[in-house]
Amino acid sequence: MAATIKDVARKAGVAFSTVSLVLNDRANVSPETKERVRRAIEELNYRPKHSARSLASKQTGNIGFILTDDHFSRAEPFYTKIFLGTEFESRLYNYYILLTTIPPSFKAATDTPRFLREHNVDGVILAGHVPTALSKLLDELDIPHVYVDYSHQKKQSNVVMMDNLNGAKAAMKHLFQLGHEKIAFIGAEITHPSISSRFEGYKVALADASIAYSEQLIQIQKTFLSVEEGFNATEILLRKNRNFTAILAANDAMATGALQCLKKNGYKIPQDVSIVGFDNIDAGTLTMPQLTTVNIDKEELGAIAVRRLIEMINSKKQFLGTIYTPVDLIIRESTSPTASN
Amino acid sequence: MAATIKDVARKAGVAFSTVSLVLNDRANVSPETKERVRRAIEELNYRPKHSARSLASKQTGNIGFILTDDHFSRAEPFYTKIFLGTEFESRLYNYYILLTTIPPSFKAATDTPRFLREHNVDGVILAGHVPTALSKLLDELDIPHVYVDYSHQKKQSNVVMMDNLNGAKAAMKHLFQLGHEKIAFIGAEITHPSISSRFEGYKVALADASIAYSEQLIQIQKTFLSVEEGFNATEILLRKNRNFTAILAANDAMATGALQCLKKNGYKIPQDVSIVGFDNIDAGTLTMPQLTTVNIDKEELGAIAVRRLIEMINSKKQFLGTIYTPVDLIIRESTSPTASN
DNA sequence: TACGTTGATCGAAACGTTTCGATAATTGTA
DNA sequence: TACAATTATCGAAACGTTTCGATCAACGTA
Repeated sequence: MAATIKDVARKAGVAFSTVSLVLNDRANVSPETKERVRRAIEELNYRPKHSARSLASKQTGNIGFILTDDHFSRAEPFYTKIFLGTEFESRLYNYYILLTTIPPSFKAATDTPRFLREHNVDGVILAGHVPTALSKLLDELDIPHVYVDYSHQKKQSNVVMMDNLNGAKAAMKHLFQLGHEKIAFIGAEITHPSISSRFEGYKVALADASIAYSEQLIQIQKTFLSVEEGFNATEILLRKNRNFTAILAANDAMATGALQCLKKNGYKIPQDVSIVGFDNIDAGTLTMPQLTTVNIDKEELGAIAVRRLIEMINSKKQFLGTIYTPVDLIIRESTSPTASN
Repeated sequence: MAATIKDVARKAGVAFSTVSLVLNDRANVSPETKERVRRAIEELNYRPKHSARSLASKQTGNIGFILTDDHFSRAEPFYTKIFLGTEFESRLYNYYILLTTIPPSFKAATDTPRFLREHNVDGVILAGHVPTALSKLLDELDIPHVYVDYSHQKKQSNVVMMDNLNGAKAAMKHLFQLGHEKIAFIGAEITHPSISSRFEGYKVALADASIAYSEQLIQIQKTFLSVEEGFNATEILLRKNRNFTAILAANDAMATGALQCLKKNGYKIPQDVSIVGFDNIDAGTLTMPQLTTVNIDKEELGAIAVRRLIEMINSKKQFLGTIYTPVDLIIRESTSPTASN
């Protein structure tokens, strides 16, 4: 059997509560006893047991990570990276991450994650779209939580976002510099705050460059930000209007779909049409040509969320506001100057 | 404050140990008290606290998932899927998964995962390459563990594998049927049991078809199973010998690299050269043409590992042997009949 | 009728920590 | 020199469960 705190105490010749003081690096322990206890711990290879610690300290040492099902199946690589970011960061602070998914049709009665029911997390990170019922539940439970890449409007909360607006503007600026003016936008899930900001960036960039906005160049799908919908959106676009020389896609998946669609229709990329994606998912280097895209440091988003959450847990503060992380344009092969340039 | 078992007992008018009996569905509780307790639980919205339960029952309710760092950065989508498989399956059995990565140069003194130090898991799942030092540590700690997609030779253990041999043979048979005989093999990390089995399958298939094996058609890299190395291997292959009409790649990443290399060299795929990958990663549908590949049900591998592990935890059995899950060929666009067919 | 069995419930101990009030020893202050 | 304040250590209670032996009532059996 593994050694307990009492074994250590016996070996060091102190009360076991003193060992606890040493363990937690509390004040008012003499250097000598500290050393003696340290040695006993070393010799017995003692490690405090997590569950006992949790019970006594009323802290679980766990952080919950919640994602809707469909995010995993659809946009997996993006949120997976965010998850991994939380995982690595939380290790530095001695927290475990407990992952779970929920259905988009979340109902508190049936879908409440087990770690919430069992009081097994000190705080929660929510990535991507969050059902309103879940937000409400978390508010009621009075448990610290931070959103990543999502937010409920008109509600005070803690949010980690990337700078979608400037990302889209940077992408547009790049296209302008290459001589493009007829630039199409394809998207979906336009109610998602990140996507609507990207679309906003597209429009602002046009306005800044004094180029007229045209509905003819916009195709926003009712469904998902998938490769397939990127393909579909581009097909519709081609039917409406063959006059564009570049496409800004709401994410890399749609950009990939656009690429496939244009190639099937005999276009050469980037010679005939330039394409810019968003997210910089790994698969963007597998397409031919490789995608020019707006890079998001997904791991960093997760890391920031963890630091945020731990700050909230420790300070008991409720609302720390919204953080924006910067993004940057990665120029690869899917963009080039217009023919006239 | 949340209700405790004592609150429930008071409300139901029973001893709190009786509530525990009901909670754990033990024998010898009358239907009436059972009902009374159930109602009290319902009314108070009581849920047993995980940490208290762990402490008393000496079971943590957690399963550790260990992966080497480089697996996450390199072959991410593959092992990530396995991880997700364990996550979903473990939920059914009321276990939490605790994920951690370790360096390939694992040293017990410095790199032992925290959940092992803190006695915070009932068992461990190891995916992909496992450092020998870690295997030894787990044996010493006497903690149930199962390997997924890896195994240490000549050691009794618990392993979940896919049927690599037959996967490779199925891929070869497909190529034979299309008329291919000059089939190249590219690979890397040949010491990994899965990869060596795939290579073995390649050779067995040739022998079964009475086609001579030629070193000229083999290129095995010293490094990693990456897109880049697939590219490199194919370049070397082209220098050695331009006589092949098909390539079997050790995994999809290398197949993608081969595809990129051949296209850069002016080959048309699949008209000039057919390519078959292995793993069926999502990105295989993003290439043009889409990859023909051997499908592995990665989530299922994870799920099997969880069931295995829980069986071991409950039965105290040490060695349950090796399970092989079937694989199947997915024919997409990267393979076609030879010119002569 | 007496007694062993069985079934239902209870009470107490145990799990391994943290935390807090008490106590003893030491130091500082007037 | 006496007393207050501070520092170091201790002991006990608390955290919220599970588990096990004890108790008691009801029942069947001889």
